[in-house]
Amino acid sequence: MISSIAELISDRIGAMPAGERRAAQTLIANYPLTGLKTVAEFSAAAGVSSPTILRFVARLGFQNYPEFQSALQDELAAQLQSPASRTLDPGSAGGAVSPMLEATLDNLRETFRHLTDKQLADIAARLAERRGKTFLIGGRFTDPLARYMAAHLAIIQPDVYHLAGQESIWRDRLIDMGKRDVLVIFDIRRYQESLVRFAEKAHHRGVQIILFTDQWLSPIARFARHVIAGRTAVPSAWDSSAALFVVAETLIGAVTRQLEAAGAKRIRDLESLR
Amino acid sequence: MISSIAELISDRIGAMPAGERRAAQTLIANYPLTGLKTVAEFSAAAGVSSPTILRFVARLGFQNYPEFQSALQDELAAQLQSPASRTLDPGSAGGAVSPMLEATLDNLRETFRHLTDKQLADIAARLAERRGKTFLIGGRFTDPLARYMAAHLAIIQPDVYHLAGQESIWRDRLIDMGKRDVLVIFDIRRYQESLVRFAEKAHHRGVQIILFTDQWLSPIARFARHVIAGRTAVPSAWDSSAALFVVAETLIGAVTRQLEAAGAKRIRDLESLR
DNA sequence: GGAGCGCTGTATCTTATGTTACGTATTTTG
DNA sequence: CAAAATACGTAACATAAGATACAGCGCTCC
Repeated sequence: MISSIAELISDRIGAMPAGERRAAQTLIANYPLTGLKTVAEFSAAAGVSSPTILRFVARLGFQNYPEFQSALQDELAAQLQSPASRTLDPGSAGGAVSPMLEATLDNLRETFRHLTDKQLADIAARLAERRGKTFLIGGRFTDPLARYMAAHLAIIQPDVYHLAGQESIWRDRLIDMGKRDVLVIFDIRRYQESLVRFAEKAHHRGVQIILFTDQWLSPIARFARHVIAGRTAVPSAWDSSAALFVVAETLIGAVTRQLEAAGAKRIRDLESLR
Repeated sequence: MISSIAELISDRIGAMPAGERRAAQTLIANYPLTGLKTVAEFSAAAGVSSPTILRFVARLGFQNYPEFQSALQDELAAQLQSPASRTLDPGSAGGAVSPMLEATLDNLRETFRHLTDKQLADIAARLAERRGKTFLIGGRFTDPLARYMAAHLAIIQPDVYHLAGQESIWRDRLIDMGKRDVLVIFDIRRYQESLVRFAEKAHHRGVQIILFTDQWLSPIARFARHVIAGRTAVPSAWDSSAALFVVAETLIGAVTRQLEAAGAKRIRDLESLR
């Protein structure tokens, strides 16, 4: 059963030629607004010609463009009158998608429920405090999170380093680390031996460790000054790092806000370097 | 302060002549839909003549009817993009953390609302289909997402490559790419020139492109076979990639499920290699 | 490698939409 | 109550929108 035009589109998008598919994608991307504009505007947004838009509309089964617009408007009217229908009702979700999404949403809520504002504020303050250097490292699947965070932090402050490559390489960086420095580690099951050893050594050198881990806590928690425990369970063969990712983004935002004055200047300087 | 056109109307409706007031009431009655229709339809709905509608619109301060409609559309766009304004649940309204979390949750819901099971299934099937090679690449902040996805896919199937390092390095890899191959690109604002060029060249070689982008669609959408548009707006100086991250995880899960038989064997083999 | 088909864009045309001018009705004011 | 001013609708106009015809191009399949 096809109830909305959006469904109709995603149902037929596979059987469309390239140009019309672009039209479809542009429309879906911010549905249904693009469809309410004129053909010319629609075509410009999609980067195709106006006839292609009309052919696209015709392929969906509409006689002409105005009829298509009316249908969109009717749909919108129905939506606006019953805002409840907007939120995904779990009942109708038959597909394989929503279990994953639902689980992730739950994970996020649960993760943040166990995190207080104060904890996050403390960690953000520690990261914003420019006394020493900041190092980031992650495990097999979580290293991208470390990279992501490093990419952002490196823009708003100096001395941010992502530890990458072979173990021997970053192990040697230990020599640069001291009491004033911060080490951010991402480590979820199955916890990596090499990371635990690295954390221990860093800890002995007085480095403050901020640990992102799962709810079962990596052994590194022993040495960590701050521990963030995210929920990772999802109906999949893999664990989900989404909760940790969002915590990371939240921290990036908080640190940016704290460094606003200094950070803004730095960002301007960086821009002018391009 | 007047933020919406509806407020503007109710502010001035007292000072309007009878006919225009009828127009105003009709518009408010099922706002903003009537305003998006043609002048003729609007006037019919209100039971007045078309010039009255135009005078009404002029009295609100708009130069002409299209300008008025654009304003309504912009307003609608803002509403549709941040359902937060409507879905305010009074329970959790707490600290400084939750704005970020709430926005992210909304982004996730919105992103998946525009994604159908079928689309994801198609993409997953394409990724699971072992005819050619799979390449992944991302932009400045999104490259970690490409890495994350590559790290998982590489475990369950062969010929998965993350394109990293300097532009010249991955540009040269083009020579290995052909019709049977898939290129997964992550690109959100501000869209990277180098990635667009790369995508274009890959496209001309017949490579099928799967694009992860934001709702404004990277120019790469022109060349992409599949486009995933995620919401990125959060109350922060940065855009959020969390929605794209979750979509990536969902796809990883789906591909894994499809390759279950072959994948499981491969995973066992890998384990035994350690 | 060549022939056929299908898709896409340019240019042209037609339609209908928004706009304006003007005459009539209605209300307001002296 | 009369006269002026304002409001409203009818009808003609100009403009911009959607629709169509056609030619070029790329792609696929022999």
